[in-house]
Amino acid sequence: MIDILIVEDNKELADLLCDFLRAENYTVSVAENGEKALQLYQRYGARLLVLDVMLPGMDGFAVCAKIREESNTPILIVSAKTEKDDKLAGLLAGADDYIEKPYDIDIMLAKIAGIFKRRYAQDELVSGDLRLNKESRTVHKGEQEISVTAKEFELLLCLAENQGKVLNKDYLFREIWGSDSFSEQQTLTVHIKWLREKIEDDPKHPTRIQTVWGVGYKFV
Amino acid sequence: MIDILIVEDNKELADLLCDFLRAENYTVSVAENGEKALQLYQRYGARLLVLDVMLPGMDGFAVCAKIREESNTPILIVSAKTEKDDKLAGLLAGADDYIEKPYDIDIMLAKIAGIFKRRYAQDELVSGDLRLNKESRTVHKGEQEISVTAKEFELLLCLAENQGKVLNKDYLFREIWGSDSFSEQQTLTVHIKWLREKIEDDPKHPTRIQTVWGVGYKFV
DNA sequence: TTTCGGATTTAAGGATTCTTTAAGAATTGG
DNA sequence: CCAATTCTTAAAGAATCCTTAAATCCGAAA
Repeated sequence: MIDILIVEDNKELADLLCDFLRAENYTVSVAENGEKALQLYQRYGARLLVLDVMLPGMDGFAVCAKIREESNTPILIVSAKTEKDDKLAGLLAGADDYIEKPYDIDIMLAKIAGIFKRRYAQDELVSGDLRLNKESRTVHKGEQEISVTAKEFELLLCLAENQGKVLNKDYLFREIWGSDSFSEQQTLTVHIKWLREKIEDDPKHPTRIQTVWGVGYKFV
Repeated sequence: MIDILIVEDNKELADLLCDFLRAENYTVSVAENGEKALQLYQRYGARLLVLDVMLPGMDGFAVCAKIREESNTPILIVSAKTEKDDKLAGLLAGADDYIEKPYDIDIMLAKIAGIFKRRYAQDELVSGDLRLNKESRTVHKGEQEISVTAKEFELLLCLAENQGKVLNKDYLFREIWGSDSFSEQQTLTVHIKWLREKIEDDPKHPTRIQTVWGVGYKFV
C-alpha cells in the first residue's frame, strides 16, 4: 500500500512535492496520467490521492469517479484557478479537500497531514521503520506486515509507547499480565525473545529492544 | 459529535432552522459568532457547518479557513445577495454548498439532506468484490447475489463498516445481539462460520474475515 | 580471570481459544 | 397449523498460543 499517490503531469512539480513528502516519511508514487494512476492504484492501493484535474488523456474527473466506484480513499484535488467551473464544483463533493495551483508547499503538506491525521493516524504509532496500529492490531516493518500474537502485540505496544524509557520487568509484567497473575516473569523474557526474532534485523544483536542489565528493557 | 452546527447571529432565524432540523432528528447546536463556532467545533466536532458569512467579529471566511485547516467537514455557506464578491467566490471553493438569504426553509432542508446523503448516508458499502446494500439488505459477491440471514447481514455489516479494525467478540456480540452474556458468544462464532462459508473463496482459509487470536475478528 | 546472578535460548506439555458439527428450539411464512 | 428457515446451544476436535523448566550464555564486580 502506497501512502500517497500523486497524479500530476508536471514532472518538476511532482518531484518537488514527492521529495517533501518522502522527507516526512510517507511512501510516495507519481503517476503522470490518469491511466497510470488507476493502474498503480489497483495494483498497490493508496492511502491518499493527490489529484490534478488537468491531465493529458483521462482527466481528473474521470479518475476521481473511477476511484469512487470502488473505494472511499481520500482524494485531494489540485486545480488551477482558471478551471473553476461547474464540473469542479461537482467534483469537490466527492473529494476530501481542495487546493489551488500554484500552491504553497507548506499548506499542501498541512492539508495532507490533516487528511492522514483524520483518516489514519489516530491509532498509529511509528518508530523508525516500525509501525504499530492499535486499531487493526498490526505491526509493519517497512512495507511488510509482521504477524504477532496478542501478548506480543501488547508487549511491543507497551515498549513502543514508552520509547527510550527503561521499563523494569516488574512493571512490564504487571502491565501486560496483570498484577494478580501467578505466572512467573520468566514468561516475559520468552516473549521478548520472540519479539526480537520478529522485529530485529539481527535478533542475536538486538538494537530495537535493548536489555538493561539488572533492570529491564528499553525500546529505541 | 454534533450533526449540524449553525453559525448565525440572527437568533430568531437560527432558532427557526434549529427547530426544523431537530424535527428531522438531527442533533443541532447554534453558535452566534465565529469564535464560539470554532470552540464548539473543536470540543465536539460536527458533521456539517451551516455558516453565515456575515458575522460579528471573526467572519465566515475566517471560520471556514480555520475549519479547513484541520478538517474537511462539509460547510454550507449562507450569504445575503449583496455580499457576492471575490472573497465569496474563493470561499465557495472550500465549501460544499451555498444558499442565498433569504432562503426558503424547505430548500435549506433539502440541501442539508443532500449533503448528508452524499457524505454520510451511503447505503452501498463496497469492499473488494463484496457489495453490501443496507437498504435492500443484500450482499453481492461479484455479480452474484449471496443470500444471507438477518443476523448474518448485521454481522457482516458491522464488520465491513469497521474494515481493518479488530472488533472484539464482546463488542460484536453486544452490537448485534444487544446484550453480553458470555456463554452465548458461542452463537457468534457459529455465525462467523456461516458467513465465511458464504463469502470466502476458500472458507477453510478465510481471508476476508480474519480471526485475531484472543481478541476477536477483523474484516479486510 | 573467576565467579555469580541475571539474561537468553530451547522445547515440550498445558492451557486457552477457535472451529466445526449437529441437534433441537425458536421464528417466520405460507 | 405445519413446514421451512434461522438461531442457539453444547460438545468434541483443532489450532494456536502461553508457560514452565532446564541448560546455556553473558556482563559486571571482585
